[in-house]
Amino acid sequence: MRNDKAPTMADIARKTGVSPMTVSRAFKSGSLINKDTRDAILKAAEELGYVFDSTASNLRSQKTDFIAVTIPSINNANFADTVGGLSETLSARGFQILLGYTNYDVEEEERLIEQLLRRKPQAIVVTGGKHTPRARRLLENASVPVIETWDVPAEPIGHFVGFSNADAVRSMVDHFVAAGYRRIAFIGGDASRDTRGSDRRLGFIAALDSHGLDASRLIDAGVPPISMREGANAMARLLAEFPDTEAVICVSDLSAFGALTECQRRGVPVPGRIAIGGFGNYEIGGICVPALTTVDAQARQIGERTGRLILDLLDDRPDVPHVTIEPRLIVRDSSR
Amino acid sequence: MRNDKAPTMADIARKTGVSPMTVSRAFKSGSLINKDTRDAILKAAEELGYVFDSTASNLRSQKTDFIAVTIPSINNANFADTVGGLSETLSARGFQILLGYTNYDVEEEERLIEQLLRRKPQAIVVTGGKHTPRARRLLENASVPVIETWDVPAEPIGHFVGFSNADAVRSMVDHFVAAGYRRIAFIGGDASRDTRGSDRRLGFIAALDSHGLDASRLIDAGVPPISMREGANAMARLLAEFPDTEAVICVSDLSAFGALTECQRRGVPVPGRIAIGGFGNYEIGGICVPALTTVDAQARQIGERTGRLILDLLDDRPDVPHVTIEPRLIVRDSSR
DNA sequence: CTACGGTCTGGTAACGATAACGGAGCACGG
DNA sequence: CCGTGCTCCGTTATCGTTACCAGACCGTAG
Repeated sequence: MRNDKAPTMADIARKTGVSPMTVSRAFKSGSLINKDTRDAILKAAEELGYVFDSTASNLRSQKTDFIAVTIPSINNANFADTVGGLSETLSARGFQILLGYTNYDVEEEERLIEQLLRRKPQAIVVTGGKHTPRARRLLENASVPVIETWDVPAEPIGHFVGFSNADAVRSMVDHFVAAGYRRIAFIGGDASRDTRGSDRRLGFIAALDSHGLDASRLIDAGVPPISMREGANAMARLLAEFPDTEAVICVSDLSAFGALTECQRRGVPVPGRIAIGGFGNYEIGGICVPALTTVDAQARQIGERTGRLILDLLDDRPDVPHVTIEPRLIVRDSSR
Repeated sequence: MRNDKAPTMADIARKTGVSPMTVSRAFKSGSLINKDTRDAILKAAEELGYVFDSTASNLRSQKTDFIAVTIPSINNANFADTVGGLSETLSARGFQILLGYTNYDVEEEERLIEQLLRRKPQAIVVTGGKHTPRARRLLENASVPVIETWDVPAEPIGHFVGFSNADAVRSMVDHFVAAGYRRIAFIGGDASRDTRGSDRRLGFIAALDSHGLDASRLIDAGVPPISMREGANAMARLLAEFPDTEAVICVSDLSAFGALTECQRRGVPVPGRIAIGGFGNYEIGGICVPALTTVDAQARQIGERTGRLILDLLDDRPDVPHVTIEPRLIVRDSSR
């Protein structure tokens, strides 16, 4: 079947009649080595079934080509898009993403960060700007670049690539007010664990205040992850508690779609009787009937910009330490 | 700021007056060490800002606690669920998932597998049972467990945790036929890259054949990843090409929902005029109006069972080499 | 003929942790 | 007093690769 010992560079060296050092060079691109020698080495390696050992290489060269990334949940198309953009940008350069899920829990994030740092990544990307004191300390003392994303942290640890969730919601409130809506509610953002969600709710309240409007129509939607089902339940409560509501902004397109379906089940016309806005520009918001007004947070772009920032930093190119993304308001039929 | 050299176990040993070996023991749970000594060591480590170095540990102990996983795309709730189940099962035991995306491309999968194996994972999980010859060889020669998922491979490389996509679709066809539908179409599964999708289409054709029904109402939906938009486009083509169709089965709930929205835009009653079935039991299918009949492929369970299988294998517990998952037909309003 | 730059290859010594082994110290029983 | 078993800790030698430093060889210029 297979040998009990996996072949090493030394085995290839013996078989090819060169030194282990030369074998090493054959596997490293851009090293000074005769083409014939290299070909012979690679051929011998293939014959022996050799598999390069990153573990040893990492230790000796003190670089792992790992980029550590924490996201709240894998089950979220927005974060998935960010990771996708990041992954594509970085894997082209041979980096491997080390992904961890915090489950929207800062304690879990702390554990995760500690675990990830042990792997000696060459940069670490975290979602959000709120951390436990110890997690903060770990990140500050990490001798690699730290990038916070999806937020504009009050006190950035290192770099960040993000946007203001509060400002983004404000742009939608402005749209609703300009469209003539006055009695506006908000669904979600009640879970303190989802800090971006609660930033959106706070932004909603501040925006309504600045328009001189009543900001007390707040409907809870429970713990993250945000679900369509909870959006539907929340809409049911909204219609019961504040029957005269003209428009509702949801913490996410997912809850917005759930809310929309609740209206459909009850025969409540959207936007005729109540207008709906979401957040995140998920695919569903663009295709459901009516299509959802939303804010595109540019999830993929966040990932790409983060990836490029990391490459700049690791290549010692001049970099912009803080990247602010501009979310884009997308007005669709659900609010007109 | 920070020292230019990160502290090592030797530094802690010097500071605490013990040997490096004892420091090592302090960090390994279940080792024989005096409680006071351990506490002193951990305290000194915290003071020095020591971070355990997995790369060195991995090399010496020849185990990385990595589990390599390939999935077609991160942007798919089903695969995300599988990874979620896998991750939860394994991270409780200290394993780290090394995730890679094949982008539905076997060539890319081959590159990815090679790259992942260099990291010396302790097991490798791949999605699907179709691979390039070289990828197959790499997996066969890997000296760690190999688990194929989301499929019942014709020739399993090692273990598998999956189900027959063809059989799963057959159960839905049977439901439609029993409900009285005869002119049944299929949307998607035309892209050979999405092998599970094309298995479903083939299963659809075989099932219709066995019922003595015409299986030529096939609508393409383009390259993966499967999108709601393409589902809507496909439904438009279906209504144009085969206007007398009574029911349609889609390769995924996502295309099914897209198809449903197209019907809504055109005022085509569902299921009154045309019934719709999806696949995968995505959240959306349970909440949209009407809710979608679908097949639950038990994505999360696939991940959990794979995780438990890996733990059994690594702990030398007796294991069931091949786990067959039973997909569950869920009948909802879209087909009744 | 010597000097010199460029290409290619080899020897040696780490990188930082730990497996394996051994030994010290102590308690206990006969 | 010795033998036995247990807890706890130190010494040594790696794990497989590569950074660093030499050095051999070749062609060309002075």
